Amino acid sequence: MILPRDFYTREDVVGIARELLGKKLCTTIGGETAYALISETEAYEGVTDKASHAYGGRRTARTEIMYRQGGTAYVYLCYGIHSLFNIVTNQSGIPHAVLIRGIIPEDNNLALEKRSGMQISEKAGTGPGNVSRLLRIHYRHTGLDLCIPEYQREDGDVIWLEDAGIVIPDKDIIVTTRVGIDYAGEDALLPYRFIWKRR
DNA sequence: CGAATGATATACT
DNA sequence: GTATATCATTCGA
Repeated sequence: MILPRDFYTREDVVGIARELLGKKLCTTIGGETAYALISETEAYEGVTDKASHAYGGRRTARTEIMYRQGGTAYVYLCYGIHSLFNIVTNQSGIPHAVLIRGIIPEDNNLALEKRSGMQISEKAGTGPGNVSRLLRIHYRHTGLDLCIPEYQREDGDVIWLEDAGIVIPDKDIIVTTRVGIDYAGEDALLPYRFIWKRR
């Protein structure tokens, strides 16, 4: 039930961001496995998107990851404190990505939630910084391949996504503008943010 | 509301 | 090589 490569390599980042809602995000970090359902995403449309790190085709040591093929993890540090987890999409050479902004922890993961120092509540997975904190994702995990959930690193850490078989009707999804990107000018107005509104 | 916080990009010497 | 402005944020008043 692991999401196949061709789920990520399609051209429509915004569509992928929409479909990512309700999928299961799993990590095994430091020998401990955690997972949660994705409840909020944002699409970043690479070269044509001022909010993207790769706007205008910029290539640096950090953004190089975004030019890889879809299904690659792009994790980077923001505001000196938070690791933000993104999923690279499209073919290699096209720097599209989807930012995971929110997750819903499942009941059998409450222990892990507790261990990561979070309050146990529905809101525990809200906010991109908290997503990484809950699942113990660190910016050193950038570049991991999400389609090959086998050991790719010496420390044995892995990240992958599974299809949980959840279908979310359009009426349960809120589409809105992205946040925290005022500097992106008119691109800040694009409806690239998807929120799974639970009951 | 405002401070904390550090890697990164960019512009210098 | 070093300096400094910047940031896809969070938490606690």
